Parts: sequence; structure tokens; C-alpha cells
Amino acid sequence: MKLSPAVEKYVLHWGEMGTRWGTNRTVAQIQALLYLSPRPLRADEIVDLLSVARSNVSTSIRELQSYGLVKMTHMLGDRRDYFESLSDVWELFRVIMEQRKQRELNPTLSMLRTCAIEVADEEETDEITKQRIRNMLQFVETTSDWYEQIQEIPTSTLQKIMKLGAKITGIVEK
Amino acid sequence: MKLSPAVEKYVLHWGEMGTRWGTNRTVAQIQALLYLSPRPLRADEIVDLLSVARSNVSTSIRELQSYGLVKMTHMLGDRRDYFESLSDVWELFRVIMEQRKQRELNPTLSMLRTCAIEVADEEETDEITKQRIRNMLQFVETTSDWYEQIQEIPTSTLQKIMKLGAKITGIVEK
DNA sequence: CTTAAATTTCAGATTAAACAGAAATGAGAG
DNA sequence: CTCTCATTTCTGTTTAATCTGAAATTTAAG
Repeated sequence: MKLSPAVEKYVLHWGEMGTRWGTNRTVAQIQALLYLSPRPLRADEIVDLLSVARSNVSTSIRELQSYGLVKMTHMLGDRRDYFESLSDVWELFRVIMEQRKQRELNPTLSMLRTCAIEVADEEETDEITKQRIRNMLQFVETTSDWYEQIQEIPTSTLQKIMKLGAKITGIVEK
Repeated sequence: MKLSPAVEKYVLHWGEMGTRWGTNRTVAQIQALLYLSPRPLRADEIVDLLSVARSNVSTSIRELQSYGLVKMTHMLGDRRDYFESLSDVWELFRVIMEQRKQRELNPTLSMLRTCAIEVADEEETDEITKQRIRNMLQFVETTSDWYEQIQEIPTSTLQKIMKLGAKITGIVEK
């Protein structure tokens, strides 16, 4: 079993990018592999195709499952686990955004709220500093609210909105 | 010289988050420190406040400057370099997004274009796989185009759009 | 031109994360 | 109940990135 050149290129690139997206190389590679695979794969097949340790595949798949990006399935008369990825790119995007919001935006939001309260009582702190913390808090709050609402919009509508791009400005300004 | 408790908390948190945002702890801490500082700071002041090596500050500031997040200034009769951060949060956001687009989205886009072309000629590759690559390419292209257009929208308009949130759906559907 | 202050470069040390392989656990077949 | 196949857990190793401190370079003042 061997990956085709194009698939290999895709998987390797995805692995590299994964490290920038808050996960590690193997996790991202497995996700890419499962996304591209026309059928669910077993852990031992993944070991073969990516040349990584069995234990590494186990841990990585667990992580992907916890994100909701990968589901386990079974074949009749075969007790081994098979895995498949979400195949809809918009769905993938939604799940990843949700994860990032939870791991990055939410903790930052609570830190900023705490800081904004605490700094208000600090006599040694310059007013400019206090204002900057408030500004950042407001920005992250706005972003966070927006995020949450965007999550609810159905894919087809989201596509339309994105296609509009900057034309949205005209509509809003009216 | 010492940071106030709230400022320290902010800086430390920002440092941790920085690692998830494609940069390292020190770079993010310095950016946070300069953002909160009511006046430009010298490298040696940053060394004091953050307890990091002078050389580390030098390298980190260089990185921040290359992103356009930090500018160098000078004081009359003082040949030491002073540094200050962009202070407008929306401006900060814009610059960071632009960096991320260049370092993540663009390389992925060109990888996907190459893969989409190459995979078309692969007889060994399943049609489903080919379609998935095309789908991902289309998604990233849409996202990339949208990104670029959003960059051009002035802050005040952007704020209005984000405040609208999901209400945008109603407007678009008309 | 010399000197001293400021900054940058670079090589090695430190640290944290990712990974492999062995051992342990679990689950179904007979 | 026992045996075998499959999976997970755990520990030690490897790898990569970050950071430090010393040396080199730059810059301006005298």
C-alpha cells in the first residue's frame, strides 16, 4: 500500500500546516489521509501509509475523535476499528473554528475580563494602559459574539455571504 | 521597574497564546508589553520587565518589526532605540491576519492547485479523492478571496458588519 | 582615530513536545 | 475460561525550537 504522489504531497503539506494550527504533524497527516480516502481506514493501514508507530496513530485518532473530526465505524464480521473523516469542507471548517474558539478565544476573554477589573484599582497603572486593556476586551468580545453567530448560519448562506466579499459594505451602509 | 499584577497577568497570558498563534512566547510577551505601555520602551527596559536575555529581545523585536506590529522611535539626545506597538486593536488584527494569510493560506493554496492538477492524471487515484481535493481547493480559494476583500474594509464599517452578526443573513437573502 | 555604549550574531545549553517500542489492557472467538 | 488479536497506556528517546551568554559588530561621541 502506497500513497499516490499527489496525495502524498497533500498529506505532507497538511502535516506541516497542522503545527501552525495548534496540533501536531501526525494528527494533521492522519486527518488529511482520512479526508482524502474514499473509504474508512484501519489503524494498521494508517501505520503503513504514513510510516508512524501504531501507538502514535492510536493517540492521534483519539485526539481527532475528541474534536469531532473523525468517526469510528465497523465492517460486518471484522472486529477491527475503521475510521473516517468528515468529508464536507464547510463542516470541517466549522468544527475547527469551534475548537479554536474554545481553546483560544474563551480563555483570553476571561483573562481580559479579570484584568480589566483588577487593573481599575491599580493606582500605579497609567490610564492609557487601562484603556488599552478595555479596548482589547471589547474587541475580543465583539469577535467572540460574531463567531458564535456565524457558526449558526447554514453553509449555503455562508457561501453567499463570502462570495459577496467587500460588496457587503454597500448593503450595510444603506 | 516592575509590572503591575494585572499587566503581568496579561503579558503572561499573551505569551502562552502566542505559541498558538504561530509565534513564540517571548515575541508575544514583548508585543503585549509594548501594547500596554503608555510610552515607548528600550530593549534594556524590556529585559528588566520580562527577565529575558538581551539577545532574545533583540531577535524578537526584529521579528515584530518585520510583521509591522512594532515601530522604532528615538528620543532627542539619546541614541538608544525605543520601541512602540501599534495601539489600535483593529489595526493589530489586520496586520496579524495578513501575516497569517501569507504564511498559511497562500502556501496551502499553491499546494492545492498543484495537487489538483497532478491528481487528475493519476489513474490509480479514486474519483472521490480527486473530488475532495477539488472541494478543498475551492474552499480555500473562496476563503482567501474573502480575506483579501475584508482587509480593505475600513474599521468602522467592519465593526458595523460584525455587530450585525447573524442578522446579515436576512439582508443577504433578500 | 580611539573609545565606549549599544546592538546583533552565533554557538551551545535548555526545554518541551512528539514519537517509538514495549508492556499492559481489553474484547471477541472457540 | 482461555487464547489470540487488537488497541491503549506508559516510559524512555529523539527531535526541534527557544533561549542564554559570550563574542563580534556597529554607531556615535570625544
